[in-house]
Amino acid sequence: MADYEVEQIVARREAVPLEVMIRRLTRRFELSQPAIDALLGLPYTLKDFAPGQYILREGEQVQQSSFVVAGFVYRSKIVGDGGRQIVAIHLMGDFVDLQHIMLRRADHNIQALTPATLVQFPAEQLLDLAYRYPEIGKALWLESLIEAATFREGVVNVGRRDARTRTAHLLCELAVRREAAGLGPRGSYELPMSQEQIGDALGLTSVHVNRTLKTLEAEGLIARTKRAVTVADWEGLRRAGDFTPHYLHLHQKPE
Amino acid sequence: MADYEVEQIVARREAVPLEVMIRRLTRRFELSQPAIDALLGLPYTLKDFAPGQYILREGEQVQQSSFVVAGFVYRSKIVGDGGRQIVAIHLMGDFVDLQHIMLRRADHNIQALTPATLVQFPAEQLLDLAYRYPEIGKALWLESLIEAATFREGVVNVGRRDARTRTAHLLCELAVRREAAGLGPRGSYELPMSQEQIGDALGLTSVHVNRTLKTLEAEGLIARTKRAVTVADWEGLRRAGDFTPHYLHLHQKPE
DNA sequence: CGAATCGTTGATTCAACTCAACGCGAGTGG
DNA sequence: CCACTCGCGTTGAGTTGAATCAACGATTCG
Repeated sequence: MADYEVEQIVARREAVPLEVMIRRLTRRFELSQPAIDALLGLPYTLKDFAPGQYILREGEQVQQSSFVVAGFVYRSKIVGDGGRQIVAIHLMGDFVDLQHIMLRRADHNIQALTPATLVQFPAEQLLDLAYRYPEIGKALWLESLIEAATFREGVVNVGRRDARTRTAHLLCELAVRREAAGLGPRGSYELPMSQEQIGDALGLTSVHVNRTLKTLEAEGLIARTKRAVTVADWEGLRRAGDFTPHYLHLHQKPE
Repeated sequence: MADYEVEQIVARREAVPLEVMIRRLTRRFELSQPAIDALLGLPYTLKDFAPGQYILREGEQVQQSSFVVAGFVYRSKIVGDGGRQIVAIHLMGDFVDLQHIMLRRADHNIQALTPATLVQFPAEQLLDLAYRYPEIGKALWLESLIEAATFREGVVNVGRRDARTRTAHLLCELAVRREAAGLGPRGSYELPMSQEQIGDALGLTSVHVNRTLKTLEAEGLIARTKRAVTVADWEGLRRAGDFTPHYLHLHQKPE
């Protein structure tokens, strides 16, 4: 199946949304037909969210796990002085709260960034499948582990890189993840975030994000049109962002 | 079993070190006797490490998973300009690289902070137990998920909190984790890190850590003697550090 | 005792923040 | 259809929190 066919499947909303999830899980593992059938047999609800709408709030009790079928989603925490830190940005194909397969209380907020469609499963039943089909369990656990690796890189990014490097790193990560998810080439993509939101993801102010993006543009590394990014010089951007994709474990094929 | 008895078990090196792991896993779940027996039957090696010694280097192939039986361990990544970011600090009772139960290549370094003793298992056999005994699988997966939650809080801490808040937060987290692990009360504990290492964990320089710790001390929130910390005013420190322990999910009892 | 490491302190610099103003495009309502 | 608002991006000027640079004291250890 061609890379971009996924988008078409999703475009047709009536197409089984669980296909997107199956595709994701089989990115790294073969799943047997019985396992796939079991996943397809999961009860689920499909929900649409408007930009900014809360999918989940910190402190809430949760009994379900969600998956992005369309749109962008982000996760954030609020600190004491009112500041916000975005801890993750999710594309189509990402699990957004796999942790709630076991954790019963949300420790952060999840919101739609753009209009977004999510599939939600009863956490208990998904967990159950993880144990009845070890291949499913492995695939889901692996998703958790790679997400954790991405958080580690996030700590490094905001902790030890300056604004320019940090920003370039984020652009690289999104480009590579998008490409790996089969959503299009890394050379040019939509980045539907305000500069304020980018700042909240990078631990910077919107003003400084603005200046930093303009610097990267002036250096010929990227081009910008509205909220889309064109990577003008991938190798240059990669170097500027101190980016190596090892932590995404894209080529992980356990066994 | 009393809280501090764990230390004694560990002190007697001949006592089965796997007991420490069993204790950790049963902190949240009951494990059946067959599951416990299976864990106790795992082949393992016990290794001592000197301060600073590498347990694992970024880029290495890994086939095993480790657990801290004694001492302190930290995990770090190095950035392009030579800076280091410590992404996690581990106490006795913590898994330090549970991710290698499935990820075959290390994406960061793991080093001993103090003299430390680790138990190492063949990853494959541990994974195998996770599927033969769903209770074990759940307990291990849950550890991964909570670790990820800790990384998220780490992103928030370095991304959106100032030096004083950040530092107080770290002190609170270590106090609470130590207490939860049954290693002693939160009021006073050893923090066997140089100010340089604290800085690398917080995204600060050692000079600024020094000034910040002195500020916290001058404010009457902590007292310091060598590398031990006494929390003089827990509620004050908690507030200074914008600390709430929800993200540690200490009272998580799924089902 | 000498070397090395770590903590402490002061002086200075700088990266990022704050505050403020203005332009622009997309809605929206009269 | 135009005036208005509102959110967002842009830019400048001034401030500040943390870094840098540098020196020195304390402690440990061979």
